[in-house]
Amino acid sequence: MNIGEAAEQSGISSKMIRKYEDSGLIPKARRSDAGYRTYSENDIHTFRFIKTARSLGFSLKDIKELLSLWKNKKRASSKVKKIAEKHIENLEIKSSEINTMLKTLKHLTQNCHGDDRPDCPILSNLESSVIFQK
Amino acid sequence: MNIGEAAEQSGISSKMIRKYEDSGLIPKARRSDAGYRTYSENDIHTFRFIKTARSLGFSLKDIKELLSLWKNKKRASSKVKKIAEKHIENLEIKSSEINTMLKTLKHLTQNCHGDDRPDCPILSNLESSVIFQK
DNA sequence: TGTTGACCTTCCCCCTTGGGGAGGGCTTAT
DNA sequence: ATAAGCCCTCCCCAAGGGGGAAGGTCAACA
Repeated sequence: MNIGEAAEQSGISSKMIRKYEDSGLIPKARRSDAGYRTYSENDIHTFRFIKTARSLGFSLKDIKELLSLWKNKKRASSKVKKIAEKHIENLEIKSSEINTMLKTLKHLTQNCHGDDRPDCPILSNLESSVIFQK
Repeated sequence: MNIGEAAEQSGISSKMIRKYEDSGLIPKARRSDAGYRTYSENDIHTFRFIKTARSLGFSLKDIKELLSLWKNKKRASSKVKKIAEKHIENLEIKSSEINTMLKTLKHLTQNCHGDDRPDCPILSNLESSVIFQK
């Protein structure tokens, strides 16, 4: 099948399939006489793997490793687990950063009149932060 | 003062101060005879405002608006509040996305042996996701 | 006075994960 | 034969940083 159908069946756009090929995430596709990329059911299977991994937030770099472990039937599951655990760690850091921001923002926003008056604790905080001092 | 000292005092790198100027976030700096950018205490004050706003996750686009409201003594606090509330919304979406990922990842990771054996629920899930079906 | 090191300038490249669109070739159906 | 709808490559854009090259300037020190 051509790239358009592969895109539709995998949920990854044609644009991105080409980029993934360029970046080395997936091998170079076979080509038709006209130079069209040609894909098999197996390729779609791989694309779906990538799609799901992206939806769990894995980076393309991680996904490259996960793909190679996936294809290697003699892999040690410990390697997969290590990648996932590192990813979990990073997500937890991001999550706590966001939650810290949210806590401050909600506090400031609750104390802002939100009317025609100019005084505003949000601006006051940005001007001279009490909570976030560098 | 020159850009290096301004960077040190504000916590924003020289590199980024120049980029902020290029992008129009801050006005073009005065220059010395030699062409060096020259900053005042007031500029540092502005840089710190930007620094704090970044630490709360505001985009540079938002910060541009916040800066203009900050400098406008006749502003309506409602405008500031609106920007902050929209930002809170976005952060909450991101937060829930991350938490959804974390929930799945933790579940899968807990069930992975993490030893020399190849079988691994993480890969099985990516291969044919039950939880995230596109 | 000359040299040296630290600073400054502009300009270009890189990262990440996508998207838009131009200009041109191929295929298929009417 | 022609038009629609694919496909190709190539370049530009986003956001928010970072690295480094090539060259000008300034201040201190011998």
